[in-house]
Amino acid sequence: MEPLDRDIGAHFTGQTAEPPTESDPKELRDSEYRRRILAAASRLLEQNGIDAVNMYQIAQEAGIGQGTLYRRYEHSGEIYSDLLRTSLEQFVDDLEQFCGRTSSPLTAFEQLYQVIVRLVDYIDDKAELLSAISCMYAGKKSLLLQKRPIMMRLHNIIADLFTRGCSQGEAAEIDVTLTVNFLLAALAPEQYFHHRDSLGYSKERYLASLRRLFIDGLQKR
Amino acid sequence: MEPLDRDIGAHFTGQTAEPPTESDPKELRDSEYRRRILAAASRLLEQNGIDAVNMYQIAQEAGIGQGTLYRRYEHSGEIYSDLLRTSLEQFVDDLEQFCGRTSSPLTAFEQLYQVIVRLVDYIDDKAELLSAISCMYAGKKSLLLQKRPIMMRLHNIIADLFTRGCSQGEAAEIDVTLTVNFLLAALAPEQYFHHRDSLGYSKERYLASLRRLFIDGLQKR
DNA sequence: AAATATAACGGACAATTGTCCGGATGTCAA
DNA sequence: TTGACATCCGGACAATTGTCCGTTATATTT
Repeated sequence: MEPLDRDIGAHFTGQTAEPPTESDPKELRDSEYRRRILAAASRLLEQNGIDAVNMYQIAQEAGIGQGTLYRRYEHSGEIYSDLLRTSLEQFVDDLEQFCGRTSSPLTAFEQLYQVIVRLVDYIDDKAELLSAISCMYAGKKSLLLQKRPIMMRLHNIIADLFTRGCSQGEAAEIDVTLTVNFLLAALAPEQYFHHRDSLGYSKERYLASLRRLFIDGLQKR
Repeated sequence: MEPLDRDIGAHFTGQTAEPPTESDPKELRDSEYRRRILAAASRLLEQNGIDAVNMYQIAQEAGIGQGTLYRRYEHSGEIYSDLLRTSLEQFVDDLEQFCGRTSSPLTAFEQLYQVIVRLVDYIDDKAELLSAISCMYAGKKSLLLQKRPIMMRLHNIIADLFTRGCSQGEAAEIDVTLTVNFLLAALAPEQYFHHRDSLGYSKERYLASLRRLFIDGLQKR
């Protein structure tokens, strides 16, 4: 396995993402468990590669019981998710800031394209972990990826851009929610990797098709 | 669990889909195993519901060893797939015939829309089994759903329509493969069910958005 | 502080998945 | 017919997932 992004290991070994200001002993204990689990998962990830990590191992490595682990994370996809969390939240923060700037010189649709470019870059970058996450999540009807808060923030960012694009008369009469979800489906990591790795398509080619479909095709003619 | 489509139980209890003309004893034995496995899976499906079916049980019910079962089907998704196979092939046959008719009064894009309507109807109809199949396939990098022959036939049907649409001057300069895959991603069963069941969207609303994006948006303006 | 109630840890164990190999069965050549 | 060779079945077993409950730690009451 190729060396992991060093950042991933760094996210949790420091303090947790929860504000450590609260000295509630319960919060403290919870965050300590979280830290140990993520540290263990990250260690195993580096040592053995992503395919060789399982819940039993992680509990062992973290020095906790399996019950305790399962109570916090239903499956390894959630652990990987949490490993990426800081980086993902930073990414979405950046997107929100980028889109929130009032008086941007870009039209809503141009901003949307920039968002798509950044998304593809991000997916391309975090390939292995994202691929593992979507694999582990698939088939768990318990927790739909689309319902996770971070995905909803992303959804909202894109929905806003479509809405603004339409209201500004650049385009019209689209169902924003469905359109956003179709876009996100086209941006699903497995989808991107299939084209990149099996079909050998370049990032630019992927982007061009996305633009044709979701930007050009929806603008007022 | 709601009563299963009776057809599903019927597909395999008769002869196999392989031409039974060949009296090669090996083929005969293989088809006999296949028949027993599918019969067992279908029986368990009716009795216990789709969530309660596992490989061990199926082997038991079919009266064969687990090794024998795993040698033929890597996971239960493949078995469900095979249960649907006859119906799916019939469906794709119909589509091919529909699109192959020369001198259709419809434009390529109108035909494409009809194909989409039929696809959504089919997905809506076979909801439970399709959902189970895509769940079981997800996370198995071994066999990508998109590479299965039946999916490639579907891909080709749609790709032809896009190509014809473009060459007839109705639209232009699109990357057919990517566009087809984006369309298929938007038509993925989980995607459709999420909107139908979680968000309460109607089939018509779903279709309208697909039309806006993949038909109207791609036509020459 | 002791007693009681509440929460939650951890590991035993059940359930399921996935692998492997001894042996049964069939094939073919002499 | 027989023996060498190949195929592949079946189920034992290893690996992994997922659950449950006795025990222990923490909070609350008196």
